[in-house]
Amino acid sequence: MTVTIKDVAKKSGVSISTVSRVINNSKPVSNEIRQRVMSVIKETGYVPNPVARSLVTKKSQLIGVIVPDISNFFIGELLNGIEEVGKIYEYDILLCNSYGEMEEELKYINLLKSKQVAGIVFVTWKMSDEHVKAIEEGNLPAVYISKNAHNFDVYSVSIENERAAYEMTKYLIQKGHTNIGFIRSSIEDDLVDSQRFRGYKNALTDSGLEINQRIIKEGDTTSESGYYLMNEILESNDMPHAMFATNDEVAIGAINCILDKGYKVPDDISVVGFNDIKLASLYRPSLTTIKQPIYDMGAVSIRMIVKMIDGEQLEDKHTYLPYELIERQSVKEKK
Amino acid sequence: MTVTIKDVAKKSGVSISTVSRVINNSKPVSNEIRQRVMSVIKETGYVPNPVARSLVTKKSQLIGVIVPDISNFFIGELLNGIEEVGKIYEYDILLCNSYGEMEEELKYINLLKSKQVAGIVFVTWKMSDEHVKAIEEGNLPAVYISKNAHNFDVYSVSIENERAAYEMTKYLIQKGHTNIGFIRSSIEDDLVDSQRFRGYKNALTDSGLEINQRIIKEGDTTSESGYYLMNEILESNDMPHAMFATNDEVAIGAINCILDKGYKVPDDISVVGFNDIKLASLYRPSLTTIKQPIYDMGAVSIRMIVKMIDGEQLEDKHTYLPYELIERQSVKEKK
DNA sequence: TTGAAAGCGCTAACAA
DNA sequence: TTGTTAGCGCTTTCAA
Repeated sequence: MTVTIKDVAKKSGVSISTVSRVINNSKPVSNEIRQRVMSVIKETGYVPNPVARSLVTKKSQLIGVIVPDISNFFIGELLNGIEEVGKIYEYDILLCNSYGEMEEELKYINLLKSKQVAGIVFVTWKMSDEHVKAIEEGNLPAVYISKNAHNFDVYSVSIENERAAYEMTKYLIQKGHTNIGFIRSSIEDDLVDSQRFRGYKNALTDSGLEINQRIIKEGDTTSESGYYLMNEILESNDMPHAMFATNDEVAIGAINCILDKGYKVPDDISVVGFNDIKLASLYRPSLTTIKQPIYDMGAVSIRMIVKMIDGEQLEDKHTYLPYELIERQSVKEKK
Repeated sequence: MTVTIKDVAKKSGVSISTVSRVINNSKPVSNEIRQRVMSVIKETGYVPNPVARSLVTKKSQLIGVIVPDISNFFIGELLNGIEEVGKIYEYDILLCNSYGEMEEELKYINLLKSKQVAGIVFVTWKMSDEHVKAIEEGNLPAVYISKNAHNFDVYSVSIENERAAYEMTKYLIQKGHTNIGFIRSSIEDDLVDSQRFRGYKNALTDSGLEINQRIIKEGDTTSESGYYLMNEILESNDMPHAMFATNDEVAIGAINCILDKGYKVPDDISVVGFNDIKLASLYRPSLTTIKQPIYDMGAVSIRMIVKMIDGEQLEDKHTYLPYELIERQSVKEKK
């Protein structure tokens, strides 16, 4: 049989409340009794039942994490950070995979509330008012990780996507490229222009370059989509000097297409991505890209949650983490 | 305020036990009352509190999953299967990242027990008696996913690694290669020779080929390690016709090394991997490899757990799933 | 077929 | 500083 607080109390010759006090450090207990209880705990191997505990406190040591795709490398790395830092503060992760579908996401939000999780980390490709409303209703600490989180009045973690994309585009221009294309995601908000795309456009405009709509394409964020869209561009006979893809998978899909068409990267066309997933350095030519501090984003988000649970005040709602432009082999100076 | 069973009972004019009966379908309830209660439930939006429920039943709708590395693609895909099928049976996933460290793994096993999880899926690079003992003590349904799980008297899911490696080696031989090297993992049991390595050796022996120790290396299961070990081989001046790596990451590391040394794949050296991670098809040259049904492995494992929870009998302890040899560009016929 | 009541293991208010 | 006691929301005997 598992040992309960009662057993410990009996064996130590004290009341269960005293035992409760020593395990929670909640109220002063005389040193002598504390010692006694502690030794009984050690001896019996007693572990407080977290279920009973949550029933009365209405809080658990569980943090719910909703993600759109567990098998996505970006998400995996994020979970690493979340898990590791969570563990430091003794929180466990209740994982929910939403497939990026709004309905699933809302369902999980409610599920997590009923499970009495202490907080929620909500990761999504694209967030909306409905998400926010559902989560706010639970009155739970929550942190959002989403490309468009900064458009909402919520706690979030991200990098400055627009500035990073601006820098990357400037980098390409500096390398002598002028006809620079962009492959963007169709998930991104059409009204509120996506940040990365905006950074790209601004950099071109600021440099007095034309925005060439013929080499700007829009599609999924997969490598297949990158391949397909690049193919469209190559067949249109408007040869770009360089291509900027909204993420690394798309960039690699595009490179595969360029290679398959018999062109060379970076000799004929330079290509850059965004995110710096593992693949980016493994692939040949290795990919020049923007490195997001993915692990740190997970770590910071969970740290924020814990602070909120503990009632601490957070300075800023939106936390921006530093990014880095990683130069590799996929870009070449334009002669 | 959240609505409880009491509120529903009061509003329906019945006792809480009756409400409990209708939500659990546990005992006959007259149709009229059932209707009434149901409509109150709908109206109030009542959701049973799972925490209170587990406290009395000593069971939760939680399945604990311990994995060695969340950000590993193989694991991500596995989690996908686990999560999705778990959801069908209304189980949630409590995720634990052990970093493959025995101490962490044992700690998590105990944690999961105290959380009253209904079952455990234990994924590890290398399992041991200690793991089994710790889990068995909890008297919980458990399924193991590990390369060496078949050596233990436990429920497990895997593919026939040895046979797959044998086939792959035969395939290489059939392509005219005779001097075939192998890069194995040092994690794998030294006494009980690793299955993949054994399959490789048997295929060579059965074909009357020599096992050339100079082109057999051992190291981590990372691409860096693959690169490093391949470099050792190339510098030894014993040029292999083909290399078989214990997994795709290692294979790609090896290819990168070969390419960097100025050789060509597959023209100079053919390379094959194992697992068929996403990268395998994205990389150029795309990688010939063994495709494991990773998603299915997760799905099957959770299905087994659910059956065990429900007290159903399972036919076999070890479930073997079908694999497939995927031919791509990294292998060429030897002239 | 229904209801009353005990109890799951714990915390926290209240008394002493 | 310690103990008594009332729940937390639910399931499950036991009796009616």
